[in-house]
Amino acid sequence: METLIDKCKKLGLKLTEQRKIIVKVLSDSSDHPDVESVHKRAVKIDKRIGIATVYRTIKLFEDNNLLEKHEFKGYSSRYETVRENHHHLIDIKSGKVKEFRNTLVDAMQKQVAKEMGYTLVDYRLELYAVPVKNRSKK
Amino acid sequence: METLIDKCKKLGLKLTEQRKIIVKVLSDSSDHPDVESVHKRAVKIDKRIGIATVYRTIKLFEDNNLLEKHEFKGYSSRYETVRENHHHLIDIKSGKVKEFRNTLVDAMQKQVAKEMGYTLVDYRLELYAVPVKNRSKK
DNA sequence: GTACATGCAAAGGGTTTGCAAACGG
DNA sequence: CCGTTTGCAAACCCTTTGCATGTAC
Repeated sequence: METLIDKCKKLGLKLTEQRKIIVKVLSDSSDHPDVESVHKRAVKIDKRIGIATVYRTIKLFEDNNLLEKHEFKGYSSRYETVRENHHHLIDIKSGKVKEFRNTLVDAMQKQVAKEMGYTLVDYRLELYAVPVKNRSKK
Repeated sequence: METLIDKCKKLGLKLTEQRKIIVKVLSDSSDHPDVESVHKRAVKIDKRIGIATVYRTIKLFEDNNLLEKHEFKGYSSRYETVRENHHHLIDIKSGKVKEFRNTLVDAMQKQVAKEMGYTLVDYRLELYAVPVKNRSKK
């Protein structure tokens, strides 16, 4: 499996100390962090990293399809490394994000667009939900 | 059918000149305008309307479930009067928004959330697409 | 009359940018 | 080396807010 670093090298991106650290933070994060979180985590490794650099690096990665941006309702932009297609369920109690796949819906949306005279380029499917109360627990 | 004005009255909202104008603009708009557009259209009717009032009125309506906010990728927030459930296809060439319904998908998402141990509160389904090239035209 | 709504301008959040200095290939 | 990247602070955009004034009920 190709790592983020590998992808950067393949693209010929200059690997500065800061970028290496940001790559590490992103690779180690599975919680769809926002820029501020990435910055905080990066600063723990090396405190000389400015937030502007984080913004610039994240945008660079996004433009090169290494990162995907999500703008969930009520949150600032959050990021994850590009992987297979999936959608998100946002736990509106905790802000945690769960992933799921639904290829049937994927196919349906392509069809819907087609029927409307469009070619689907991208689509967003996000569920906002609360945990079911667990009746078995006392 | 109940108009926006009717709903305002029912809620006991004070009907100022500005609000009446904003209601008129919203009722006359089917293009999911953003705040700036609403303001521009309102100012054409009465130039004394400040954008802060538009922001405040729109938020008031949103909080009272008269308006629905959409944050489409790449646009500032856009609004429409609350109606039956439907989803949006955004023409990324023109910025135009088309609506569609898909009750099957609605049901499926509720089920998906349930299987993940959640109760669905809300969901977002947005298609980003481009018009199909029309081969019949020369 | 009184509580609420308004316009203005200032402040706010999140993000971007200009610049001189630092650095990677 | 030389063009790119960085940190900093200022600028930016969209939105919210404090305040004195105006207005609906």
